[in-house]
Amino acid sequence: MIFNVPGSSIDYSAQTNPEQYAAITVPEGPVLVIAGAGSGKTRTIVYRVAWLIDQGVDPHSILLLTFTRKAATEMLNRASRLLDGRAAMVFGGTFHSVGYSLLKKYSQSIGIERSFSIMDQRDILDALEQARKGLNPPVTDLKSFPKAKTIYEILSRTVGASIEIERVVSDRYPHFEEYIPEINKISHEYNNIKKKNNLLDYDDLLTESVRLLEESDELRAHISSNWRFLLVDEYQDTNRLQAKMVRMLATGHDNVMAVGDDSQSIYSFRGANFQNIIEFPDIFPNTRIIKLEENYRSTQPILNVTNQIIDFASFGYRKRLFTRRATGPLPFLLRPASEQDQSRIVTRLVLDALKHGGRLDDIAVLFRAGFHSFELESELARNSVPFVKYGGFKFVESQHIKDVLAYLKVSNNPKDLVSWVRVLKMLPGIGDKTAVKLANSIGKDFTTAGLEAICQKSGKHKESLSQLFDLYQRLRDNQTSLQEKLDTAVRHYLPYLQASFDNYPKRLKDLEQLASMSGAYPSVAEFLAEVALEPPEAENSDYFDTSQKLVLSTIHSAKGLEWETVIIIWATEGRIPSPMAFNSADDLEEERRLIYVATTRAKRNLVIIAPQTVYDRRLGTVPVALSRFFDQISPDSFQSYFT
DNA sequence: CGAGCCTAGCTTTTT
DNA sequence: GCTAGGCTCG
Repeated sequence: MIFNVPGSSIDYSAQTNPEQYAAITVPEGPVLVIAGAGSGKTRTIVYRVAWLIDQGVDPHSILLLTFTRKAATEMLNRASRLLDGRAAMVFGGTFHSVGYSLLKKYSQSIGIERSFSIMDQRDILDALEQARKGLNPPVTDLKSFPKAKTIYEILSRTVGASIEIERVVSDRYPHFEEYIPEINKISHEYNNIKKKNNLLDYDDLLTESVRLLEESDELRAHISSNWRFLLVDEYQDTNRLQAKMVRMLATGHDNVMAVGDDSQSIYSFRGANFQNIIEFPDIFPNTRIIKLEENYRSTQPILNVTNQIIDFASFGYRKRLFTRRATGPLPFLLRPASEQDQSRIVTRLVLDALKHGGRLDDIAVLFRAGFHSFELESELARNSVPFVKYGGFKFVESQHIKDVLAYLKVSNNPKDLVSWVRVLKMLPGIGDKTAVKLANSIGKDFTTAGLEAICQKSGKHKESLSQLFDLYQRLRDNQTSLQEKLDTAVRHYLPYLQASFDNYPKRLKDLEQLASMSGAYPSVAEFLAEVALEPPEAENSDYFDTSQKLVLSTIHSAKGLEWETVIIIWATEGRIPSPMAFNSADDLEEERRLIYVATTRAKRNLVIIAPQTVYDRRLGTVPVALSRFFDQISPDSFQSYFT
């Protein structure tokens, strides 16, 4: 099936190193590429795609699985530029989006209606809250009972790691052990709600598509013969289910190239298990293992620091990154007196760089958690430094966006009672109880007559209800475009928006932006799926210009990216490692890998800042220690310990 | 049963 | 800064 096409325009061996070249040109069979940070991992995947197509492989038979859709798009764009437009025909996306498209096509064969909707975070929590409140017998002390969010974490870990609720709770939430029976009940009820309402959550996209592949030999053979070459990026961050999905998709040909770095595994909270990368050769016999250890990104002084960080790791595969970029400034380790001083230092560094002809988008400020940058954000604003922020809260998660999307959701999947409740609660005089009651009667009969009957019955809400049903009918009209529908929904929502939020002009702007983004989608269903699977970030769309802006990012969101200058703030105990990681050695190791990911983003300048004090609203200003991960490093790897 | 007002408590990371 | 939850009144 592979033909040699003479006269390829690309000189693969000249543009890659011997290890990369070996990986790119494996004809068939399983390959595991252990790619150290900055070792040209993306380059290898891009050239691999081009090489396969160059060899005559049909681009439609290549599947590129990545961690975000953005990563897939970027790689395929690069491959297109390298080769030609054929590379754009490769299917690239996340495991979740592949699961979604498989289920859209074949879900009926496992008893799932095709019109299912995807629940996003908020829907999941709403449904869990519903199950939690509906416990029978009710829990007497809801205060000490786990919150919906905690229950979600437990359930998701259960699914992702394929273990029992009992084990997750006793391992990670021992303080909730007495509630295991109730948590099991809630899990059960939650599954019922999903089933009744024709809803799938994130985990279901994986479990159900794996089930689909498992249950029918015929379908599995059909699907795996369509995608004959799989490329999986960030393999260290896959969970058990995803590994299983890869195994199934490769049935019959084993043409899988998995690329990853166990030292950069940072998603275990989501069930990721870097054992996957270690066990890959067992699951795929005759795996070729190729290690990429030459680093093309950072200077030697930076690698001296990152190598020390990972040397202290208690397990994982030893690798020693080296570079030919021998010279460069020593990384800085600074200990300002306070958070305010930290913000001032960052601002000064940025403004200095600008003065010397640097570009703002060559600099990134990284931190452990979204809220760590709040103070810095206002300092930057005071000094008129433009910035974009990645990670932290998504604007689609904000209430007004969710409200408007709920209108679309009920019109797309009338069985979605979770969204019906949300929509009904916005009406005046309708709260939790009435909304649930009304939603249930809607669930019994979705026809126009059924809806009218509900209006007639509910005396005092008659008018607002009929307005709502009117909107619902209009949103179901196949003649109107998605954008018109969104406009209609926003217009309907406007009075409520004004009444509920002081800052409604700002929120209205968000809604307008949402409407403008919707233009690109052919249908409501696809738009909703997209928003749930790949939430656009408020300032990350084409709407805003991200060039010439300082980047603020959580370390998680910085994965795979690189900058000339990287500034890590809050490198202190209690921030990184986060206090949430203190009770488990494994969690602490993951914090170390986070530091490793953060520091390896830097090409030339690395600045680590650890304030000496932190303000605590109860205790006032208290001293904090330098993060243990930096404390272990020999001081002569840094310059100017104090400011 | 809903709405409005107050307070406490709190914040990891994301498909 | 923000919202989930409690409390009270209509």
